[in-house]
Amino acid sequence: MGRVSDAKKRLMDAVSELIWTGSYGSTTIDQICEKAGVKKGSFYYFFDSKCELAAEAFDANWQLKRVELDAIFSPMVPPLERLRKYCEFSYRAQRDIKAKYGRVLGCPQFALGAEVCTQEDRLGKKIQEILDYKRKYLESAIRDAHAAGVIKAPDPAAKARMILAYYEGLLTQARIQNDVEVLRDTVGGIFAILGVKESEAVPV
Amino acid sequence: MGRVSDAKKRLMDAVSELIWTGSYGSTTIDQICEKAGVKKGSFYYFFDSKCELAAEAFDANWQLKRVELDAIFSPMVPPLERLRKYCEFSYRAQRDIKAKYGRVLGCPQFALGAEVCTQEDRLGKKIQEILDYKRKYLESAIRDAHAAGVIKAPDPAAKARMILAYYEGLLTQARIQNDVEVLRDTVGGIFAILGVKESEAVPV
DNA sequence: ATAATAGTTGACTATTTAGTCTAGTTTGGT
DNA sequence: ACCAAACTAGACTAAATAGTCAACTATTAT
Repeated sequence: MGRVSDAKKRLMDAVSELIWTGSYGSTTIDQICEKAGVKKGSFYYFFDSKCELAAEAFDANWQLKRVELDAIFSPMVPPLERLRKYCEFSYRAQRDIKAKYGRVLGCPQFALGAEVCTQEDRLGKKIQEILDYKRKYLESAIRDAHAAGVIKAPDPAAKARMILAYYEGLLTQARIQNDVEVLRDTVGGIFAILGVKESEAVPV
Repeated sequence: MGRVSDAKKRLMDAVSELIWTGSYGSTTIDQICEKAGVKKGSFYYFFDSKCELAAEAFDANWQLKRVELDAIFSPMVPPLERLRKYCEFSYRAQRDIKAKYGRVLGCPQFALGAEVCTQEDRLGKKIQEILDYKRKYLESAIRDAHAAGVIKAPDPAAKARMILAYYEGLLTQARIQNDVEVLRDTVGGIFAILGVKESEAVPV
């Protein structure tokens, strides 16, 4: 009942892109509204603040991302192959982003998290939650690889934390240097951390 | 000739702390001035913009940091020991920071770099430069370790890039989670990347 | 058809912010 | 002593920004 609109979604899309291509602190509500083609009044009809909008937007993006990750980290795929596919996927994604925006943008969650964690508790918690889910994908792949005997990883959670740090660090470096080639051999580092022997690291 | 003052230094100190404990985008010139106990007129006497001030401040901080790193990465110290000392140093530093500010703050350069690289070219370049110097410390330690035969690393630059990504990623994670324990076994990950055998990883 | 609901609009206020300008004050060199 | 250079004070402007509000419009369930 009543009027319908996709303004809410347009606002979420706008804020996501503005934060990713720029930063949280530098995106203003006016900017968001203009990009979304939505007036200020409507903004405040849907959201109380930039912080709340960002939290909802990042949550929605994560729900979409999960679908992709579910496919990549499918238990049907051999565990080390999942990791390789994930790196491949990231590399392609960043390459496409650079083609579109002229910049490598890295991981939206990690960049936002680092920026706002000391100031916006609500957003910080949301980001922590998302990063923790990401870690779980890695963890299950590592656990499966250990069970399959292709690596030795008695503490998969610890290895997953290491790999997430490495992976996110690399994406951030790629963003800072605006160079997608930084990500060229992401999987090499991951396999090194996992102690995968050259012989197990089967070629594509 | 003329009057002397430490206002310039006070401004640089203030901006460093505000960016580190918060973010670049959220620190205003008024805030910087107030923290430094300097009036706006004086701010603009010394600097043209927040960006210029930040660039000078981060440069100055780096000059100080270099002295510490020169000690830690002294060629007099066995190469793997250098890496261990570096991790130990970071852990302690972050622990002290948390005691002081109630927050783990991670690496100032990496956080700032990720935030501003798409918007402030001058600052972005400066940060890239500093991160590259950091990489060189790692690289020389890795090269020395390879030469000493304790690890196999025919491409020390590549390994150094990996380790820097891991190290900075871990610090950023510690910042986001506000948990210094994330850094507890930093060196373990580094040694894993380098393929150091347990037997070579001599206990302290 | 219409009333209730969902969403829109734009003008409005109050603050914050960056940046300027001028008249001053302190200090070192001669 | 005193000049010039180095620095300070603070009032000022203009613009950007967050947030409010009341009147308006479109949709849909009945």
